[in-house]
This record gives sequence, C-alpha cells and structure tokens, in this order.
Amino acid sequence: MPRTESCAPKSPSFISRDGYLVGWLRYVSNHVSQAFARKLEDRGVTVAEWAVMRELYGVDCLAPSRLAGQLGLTRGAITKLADRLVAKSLATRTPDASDARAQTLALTAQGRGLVPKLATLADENDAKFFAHLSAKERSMLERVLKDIVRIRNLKSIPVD
Amino acid sequence: MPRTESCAPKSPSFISRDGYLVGWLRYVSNHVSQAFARKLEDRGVTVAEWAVMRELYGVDCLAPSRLAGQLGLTRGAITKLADRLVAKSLATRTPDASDARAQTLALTAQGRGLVPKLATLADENDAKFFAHLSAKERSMLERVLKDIVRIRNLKSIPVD
DNA sequence: TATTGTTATACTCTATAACTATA
DNA sequence: TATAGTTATAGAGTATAACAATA
Repeated sequence: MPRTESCAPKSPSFISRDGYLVGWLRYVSNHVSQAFARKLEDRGVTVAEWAVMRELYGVDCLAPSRLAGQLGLTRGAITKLADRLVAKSLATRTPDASDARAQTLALTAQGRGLVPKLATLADENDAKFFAHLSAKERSMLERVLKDIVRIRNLKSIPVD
Repeated sequence: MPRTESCAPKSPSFISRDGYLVGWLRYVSNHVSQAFARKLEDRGVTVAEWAVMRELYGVDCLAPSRLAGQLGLTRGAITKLADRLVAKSLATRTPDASDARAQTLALTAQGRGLVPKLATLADENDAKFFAHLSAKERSMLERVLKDIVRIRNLKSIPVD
C-alpha cells in the first residue's frame, strides 16, 4: 500500500519548470555515462580514460597539455588519467627530444587494439539512449553540443 | 616558442569521430555544471543540492524515495543531499504520520526564499551557454533531453 | 517478506595550488 | 619569468550493499 499522499503540488510556481537546461543535461549525461561505464567495466577502462584513448587514437602521439585543451580538463587531471593508462599498459609516455620539459603520450599496440572494441560499446550505448531520435534530431543534438564545445574552447582556453 | 610538432594525425581512422554522443554530452554537461557551481558557491549551495531544492519548490513536501525517482538517484544519495540541506537550514525532515518508516522533505522559509535567487543564476548560466542557439534549436534540445529522461524513467525505475 | 530510510564504504572525476625542472 | 608536467589535497557526486525499523 503506497503512502498517504499528503504533499500537494504548489501553485503558482514562481520559477519556470522549463528553461532549466543544466538540470536536464546533467540528468541525461550522468545516466548515459553511468550506463557506458558499466559497459566499459569489463574491459577495465573508465569513461574518462576512454575519452583520452579516443583522442590519442586519431594521432601518433599527443602532448598532455594539448590533450588537456582538447578535453577541457586541467593538466593535473590529464596526469592522473595518463598514469592509469600507462599502468594498464594502454599508453606510453615519451620524453620530447627537443624540450626536456615536454613529453608525448601515445597508445600502445594493446591500447590501439582496444579502441575499436570500446568504440563498439560506445555505439551500442549511444543507440540505447538516442536511437529513438529522428536523424534530424540526432544530428541537431550533435551539432548543438559540438558548437557549445567549440564556443567554450574559444572563450575559456584551459582555466588553470 | 611552441614545441616541435612531431605528432602527426593518423589516417585513416577506424572509428568515427562522430556518432559519439556520450563524449560531447559529458563535455558540455561538465562545463555547464562547473560554471553553474561557481555561481552557486556564493550562496553556499551545490548543483546537486539545487536540483533537490528545485524539486521541493513545486510541492509542499516530498518523500525522499519519490525524490530519488524524480532525480534518477539512489535513496542513499538523497539521504546525503537532504542531510546537507537540513544542516544548512534550507530543508526539514518530518516523520510521516501514517507510516513510521516514511518521512517527508520540505523547504524551510529560508530555503523557499532562496530558490528564486538561485533560479536567476540558473537562467544566467543557461543563457551563457545556450543563448547563441535559435529558439527552435533550444526548444528541440530541451525536448530531446526531456524525452530521454522520460524514456529512461519508464525503463529503469530507480536501479537500487 | 517487502519497503523506507540510513549508514558505511569506496571510487571516479575534477579542481586548485604549490612545486620541480627546464626554457 | 614563463612553460610543461607532477604532486598533494580536497570535495562533489554517485553507487553498492548491508542494516534497522516498520508494514
């Protein structure tokens, strides 16, 4: 038997129920990421690690500070993620020949081999949450998100 | 002087750069929430706390377990958030008269008074990130996000 | 037995800020 | 001085799972 329903809705509400995108965004992002995290678990990789691997996959190697810029994270955060990937033998750190301060991150063969498998999981996860969208909606969602990232990147180069 | 650009882009890439919504979503959500968190800081409230306050604002009171369902969180998570709101005198816990196991959460007068101010901050934050969207894009984004929440809610009633 | 809420525990994610070693 | 990366610290945000009280 459900509880006595003693809590009445209040009206009028002085704040709009709509126009609160942060909330919806957070809800969706959290849940989509959580579901994805479960899928990645079997492979021993976290969502943040996957994001790094994905960036590294498209290039031979990448400087941590550039990675930070691309992912919108601090250098400290990248250090930690890189630590973990290296510990798992999925990535390597190589000192830069021309600048002793700098270094370069790259996927190992193992890491490289893993990416397509993880990408499949990502696709499955995307499908699970976004399959019901029309092609038009889907592409608009994607474009809108990318635009925001782009605009953000222009405005706030890594905070740090 | 920037570093030697020794990391060439790899081609062809075997995973698509597109079709990876989790990533874009996470990026945007993290950054929008982070910016919002900074705004809320002055008021001594976190983003998750704000989400709870917002739910409570529309009703007289609400059972924690229902709140968990609405926000897509576990009961344990709600307990912690409620603890904090109560500690800040923004909300109260009241035992349910008809069921000694149950209780009810409600905003205090102070909490209630704070909500519109926080809502203004939320609106400002929304504007900062989404103002460049056309009305059509904006409403589609909102609808798409809400739809996903709705569908999720139907499918996976609180995991727990 | 099932349900409500709490507690204990554990992690991920991320930031800030100070620090080291170069440049 | 400025830059690249690391480290130490901290806190938010969640989950899982076991538990207590009540139904």
